[in-house]
Amino acid sequence: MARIEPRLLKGFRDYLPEVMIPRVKMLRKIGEVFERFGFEPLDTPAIEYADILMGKLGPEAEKLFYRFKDNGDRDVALRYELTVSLARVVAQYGTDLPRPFKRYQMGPVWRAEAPSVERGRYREFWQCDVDIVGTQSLLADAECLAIDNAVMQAVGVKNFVIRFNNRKLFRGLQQKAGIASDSLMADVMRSVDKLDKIERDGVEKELTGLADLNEAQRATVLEFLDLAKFQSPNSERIARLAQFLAGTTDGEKGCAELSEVLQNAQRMGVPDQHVSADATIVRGLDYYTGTVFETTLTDAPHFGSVMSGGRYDGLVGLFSGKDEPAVGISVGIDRLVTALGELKLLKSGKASAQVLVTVFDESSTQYSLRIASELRSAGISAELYLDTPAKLGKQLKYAERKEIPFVVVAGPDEAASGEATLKNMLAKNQSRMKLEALAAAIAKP
RNA sequence: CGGCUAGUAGCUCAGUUGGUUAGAGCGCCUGACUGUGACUCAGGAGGUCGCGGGUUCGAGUCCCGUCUAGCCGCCCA
Repeated sequence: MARIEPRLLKGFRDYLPEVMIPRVKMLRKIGEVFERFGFEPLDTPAIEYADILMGKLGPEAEKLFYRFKDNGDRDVALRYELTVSLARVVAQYGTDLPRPFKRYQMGPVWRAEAPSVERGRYREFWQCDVDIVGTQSLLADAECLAIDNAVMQAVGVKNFVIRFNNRKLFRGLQQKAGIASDSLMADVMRSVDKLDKIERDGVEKELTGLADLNEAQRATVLEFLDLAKFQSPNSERIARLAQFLAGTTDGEKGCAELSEVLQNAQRMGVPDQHVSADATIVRGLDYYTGTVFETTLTDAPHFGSVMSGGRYDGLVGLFSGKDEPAVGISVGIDRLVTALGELKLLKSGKASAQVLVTVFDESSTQYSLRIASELRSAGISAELYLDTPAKLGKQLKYAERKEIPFVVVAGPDEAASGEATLKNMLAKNQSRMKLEALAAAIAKP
């Protein structure tokens, strides 16, 4: 019989238990933060009609779609992100949903791009989105910053910077520099976005390479760049940008919005040191219209943004015919888990059980079953050793390998006196106690 | 798609100018230990050397092809 070689598609992974345990803990913490801000859960299908998913993502993204014909010859695709499906839901259910509509959604998305394990980039990965649909209020944008900050705190990240910008600044810059062509402006923005990676000189070189960009225009863009990176408090930097873009309607509006979002976020308790107004932030997705966010871990910047999003006031209208303002932010859970693992900020875990109840021999097995059952009733996660007969040494090795902190040993001696021996695997000690005392001894290690 | 690097035990790797039966550490299993893991000692299992072809008396080693993985570029977050 021909053996089938076990293997995975490039960019896809198995999540083994020791990866899943910290991962589900993190998902739970993130979900708790979302609910604390009043968001309700939503889920949507992984596969949808291709035209819906690809609606406004732009031609670059289209190449990265997993797209195929289903058995009924329908043109379908795996979702690329979660926001487009939200826009579809809002349009489809209309007034059945309250406004503002606040929902969170956690699930896998797929992109057929070059994977990079080192940077936590895969072809299948999870996003955790929160979005607010139906309000133009910049309180909503600020709330995204507050949620970002709260999520970072909840997962134990101390050193991070949320950089945010407003797309309107680029429209202002376009007006100020007199760049007529939108596609040329897109090229300019692409270069600006690379600033962190290729430095100012690299950007300047790229701009020089743009044939349609004249010298005066290049100088204007570079001046903008220098103001954007000017080292000063956020409010001062915004003020300088506002001065620079004065006279352009979009530029003035963008700077005013930037400033309002910043102030709102401050009042919501987001510490200044975690927020940076950074006018070089572009973000790739085509549908963003206003505020955009990116979050980088100061100690692991090579992972890129672990939480990002922005305002997309035109997306819902694509499905409903009537524009509705919306803003949201999304955690890249896989990057975050990989990064935290690298920074040793993840508590590892290999077992769900707090205690392993060993089985001793035929005559005392009943007693072990009873112990396991009583521990579970007391709310303790208790695993019963299921392979019998087995030497005690083997069972202890099993507990050690799974890093189960406690082991209960109960043979005929203990059974006779209604007791059990509780071993603390880490402290390497053990003590004998009445069955009734067991749960309490495990609960407070 | 282009460039670079690498594929030898479950993992990390060694393997001389080509030369017997391909090794080490860790891990795993068994025993010393018929009520105790992490220490010690003894033993054991596990390899078509990525795959195919070529050169040679002889290839893990040299040559060609191919596949896979990783990195860089491109692209993207």
